[in-house]
Amino acid sequence: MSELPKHYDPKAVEPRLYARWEQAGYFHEEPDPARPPYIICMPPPNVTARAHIGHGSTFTPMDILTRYHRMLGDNADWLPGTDHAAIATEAVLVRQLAAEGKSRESLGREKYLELAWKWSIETGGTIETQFRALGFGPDWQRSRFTMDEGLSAAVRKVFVQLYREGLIYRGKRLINWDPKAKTTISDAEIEHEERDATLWRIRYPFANPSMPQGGSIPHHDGGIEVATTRPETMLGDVAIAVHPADERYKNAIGKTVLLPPLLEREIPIIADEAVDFEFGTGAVKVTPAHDPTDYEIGLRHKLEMPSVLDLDSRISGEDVDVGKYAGLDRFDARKQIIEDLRAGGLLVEEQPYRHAIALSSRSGEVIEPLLSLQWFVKMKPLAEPALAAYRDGRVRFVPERGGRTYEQWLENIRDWNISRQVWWGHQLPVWYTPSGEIVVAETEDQALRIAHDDFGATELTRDSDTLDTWFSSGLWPFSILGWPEKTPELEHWYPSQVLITGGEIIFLWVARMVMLGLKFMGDVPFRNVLITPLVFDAEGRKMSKSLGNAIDPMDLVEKYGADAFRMGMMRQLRVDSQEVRFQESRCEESRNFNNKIWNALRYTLALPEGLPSAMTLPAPAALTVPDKWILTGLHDAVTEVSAALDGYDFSTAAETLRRFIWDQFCDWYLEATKDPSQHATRAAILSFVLNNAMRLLHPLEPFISEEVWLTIPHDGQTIMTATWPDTAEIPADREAAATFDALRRSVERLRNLRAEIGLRPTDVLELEVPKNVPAALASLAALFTGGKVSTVEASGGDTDHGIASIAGVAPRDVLAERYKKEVARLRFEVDRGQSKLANERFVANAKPDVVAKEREKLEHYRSELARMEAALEELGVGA
RNA sequence: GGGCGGUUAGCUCAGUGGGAGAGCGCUUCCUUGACACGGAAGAGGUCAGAAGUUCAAUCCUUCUACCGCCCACCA
Repeated sequence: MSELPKHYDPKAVEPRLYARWEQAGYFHEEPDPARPPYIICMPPPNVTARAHIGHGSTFTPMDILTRYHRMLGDNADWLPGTDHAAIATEAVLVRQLAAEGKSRESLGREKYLELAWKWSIETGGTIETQFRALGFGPDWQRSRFTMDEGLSAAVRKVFVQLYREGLIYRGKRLINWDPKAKTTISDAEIEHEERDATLWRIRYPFANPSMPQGGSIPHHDGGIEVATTRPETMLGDVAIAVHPADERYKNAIGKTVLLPPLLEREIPIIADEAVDFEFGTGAVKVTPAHDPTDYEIGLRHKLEMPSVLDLDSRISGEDVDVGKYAGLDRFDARKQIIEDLRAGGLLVEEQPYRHAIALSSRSGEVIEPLLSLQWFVKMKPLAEPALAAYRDGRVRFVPERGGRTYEQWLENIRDWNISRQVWWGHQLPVWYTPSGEIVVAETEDQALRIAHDDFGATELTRDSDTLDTWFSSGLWPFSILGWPEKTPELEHWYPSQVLITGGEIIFLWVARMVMLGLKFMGDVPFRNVLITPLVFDAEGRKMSKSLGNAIDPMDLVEKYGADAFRMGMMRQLRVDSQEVRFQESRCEESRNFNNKIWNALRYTLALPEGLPSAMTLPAPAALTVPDKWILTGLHDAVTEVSAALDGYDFSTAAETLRRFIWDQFCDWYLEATKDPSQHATRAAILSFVLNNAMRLLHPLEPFISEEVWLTIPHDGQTIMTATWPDTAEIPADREAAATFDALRRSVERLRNLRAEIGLRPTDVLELEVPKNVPAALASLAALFTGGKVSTVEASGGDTDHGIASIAGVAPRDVLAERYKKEVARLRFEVDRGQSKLANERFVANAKPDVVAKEREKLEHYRSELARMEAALEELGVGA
């Protein structure tokens, strides 16, 4: 018999096949204008990252689509790479250095960058190794790194051009300071989280207590009260604002108050529409340098904007006198100020308060809004074309709601702060002359020339800041194709067909790629954006290390194999969903599925007649009813799987394959081939169907499909470059298929009956088969039910139930019980149908085919009922 | 505060304007010429609640409840 083991062993297959594929260069493509281009740009994982469950949900679809399109004959390539992940990498490095008692400053920039490069290269291999184990087959020869020379050149070129066009500028703006990562971050990198806090109500005494007249001011008691959650910033207050329409404060506008707790500064009361007079006291303290709303108010009223917090989050007296608080940490200062306010009788009230605070998505630290001189990209001019591209359908989101998120963000876009204070990254191509003029150039030589020509300067200092990581990843779709060089790759493959990513980076990445692609390539970087669901655990919780519920995909590969992990994941990945509650049992089930396939192969290989040497179908006249049935099923499976993949509906593709291979092919067809009536054609049909099924399966389960395909008759060296199954080459015979389906229903009924009447396995069921049923079908019915066949006169046309009926063996009372139940059910159905058809409004209004179907059903139930009643009669029992 | 999803079998989820489905789990039986990572049979659901539209609603509309996601400058 077969030498194949009883159980499929992915460990023995997967690494061997992957190595072969890679060595043979099957993942690599050259641009070929003769074939339709199809590329997918891999979202570059952080160079230091490890594979996580999210890669399973977003990267598997990329691999599937690339493999699918390659088989369709497209010039398909999946372009990989890694991202230098500036802040994340720097955080790790700085921590490591600190553990050794060092710092990046003590090392110096040059040595530090050497270290960063070394570390990136060392750890960078991990995720690529893991991707291989997952069966991902990108074109490794084309792998790029966001810090490599070509991509760095692209970054510099883009920066310089945007600067020259006035789209990049330097300015003092309110920015988001991450005190832990010690860098600014963009608005898109902020997360809001509800937290418990305290709301303090503080009285600001009037500078001249006799001034307010009219007594309409609430809580006045010699001053105006404001509510705040951040008393430490009050040292930087420059005004009190009220709503212009707020009657209570009408008389106070224009007056001044003394700024607590020092009471040495006089600040005005102003009117601004940003104030919500429903909240708190309706009066708000204005600290332009440390709050986004206040900053806007400050701009509108041309207020001073003194900073009172430095980059270490300590109170700073650089801009304004902060008295004894100078140098205190922000939270110590808060405590001290509250204490002093209380002592001075200026603290009116203190209450618990829950509100959303801004956190850094990089470090989790509370964001400190600060006024700082930074570099920005002017977004409006870039956003307009990106919006237009979405609105006229040049870029399409799947599911569509992702597009509304994109649109909403672009409509309300604000300038993008791109300078970072980390060292690991693309250093700004910006230099300053000794007298402070700005020189922007792609290289230092150019900068020097410009400095000399324009400013007569010979010495330059380079800006020490680096660019936001997302600046370089924003260029990814064209920089990896060689831009700014005019490469054949760029020419042929840009733009890509689809971008696949999670919804959390629509702003950070997707929108920016569209903007920059339109700007520098004149076309969108991708036609479709597929937003994949977030993966949660089975209880719906986010997977996280701290919760201990994170599933490592590599563990699942170890347990079930990469194919089973992919299949298990894809079965759950519904295209319209926004989350997946990941169930490991799906992987186990897929492992079982693979074993099923494996054993179908073992069965096929063990056929005594052997397999044909080439994959060919028998002559149409030779095909049996089961042959035609399984070929029809295969025909439909090809249609359905193709449609599902075209629509990014991976779960339907997976489900269709499972049903076809397991429920149809293994459970029915393969069983049928054990009957002598099927022997003549079975070897050819089994090989043919397996061959096609493996090709359909290959994008989802690359390994087992290849292993099986190579073992049976096939054309070519690898399934990877085999052609996608073609329905034109798979004959469908609906009539034969219907006959077999009728046989199946009959068999199921008989089996059910057998179980119900409690037949033992040794008991042989006697089947009565109408004479007009082909002998082959009669013997199949016997095979499937373990029965013995005798023929009777044809009962008249109802093939559905005329194929076989039970005889003799059942105890009379058991059979009667069973028949009675069935009669009752059928009567219910007949009544239901009759009353429905008796309803004139139904017959008049319902669609004709619905009515016709209803009539058919009624007819069917009536004849069934008659049969059952006759059967009961025969037993001598009345219904 | 705004926007968007979800609520169907014990669990995770498909699905359709006209006879409620899958996988897992559960029960019973079965080592029948591939597979016990298997085969056969079966139990289990007022399709969240209410109202409406319709000849007909699990499906369409409105409202309610609960869960979740995204956005947002009520200090």
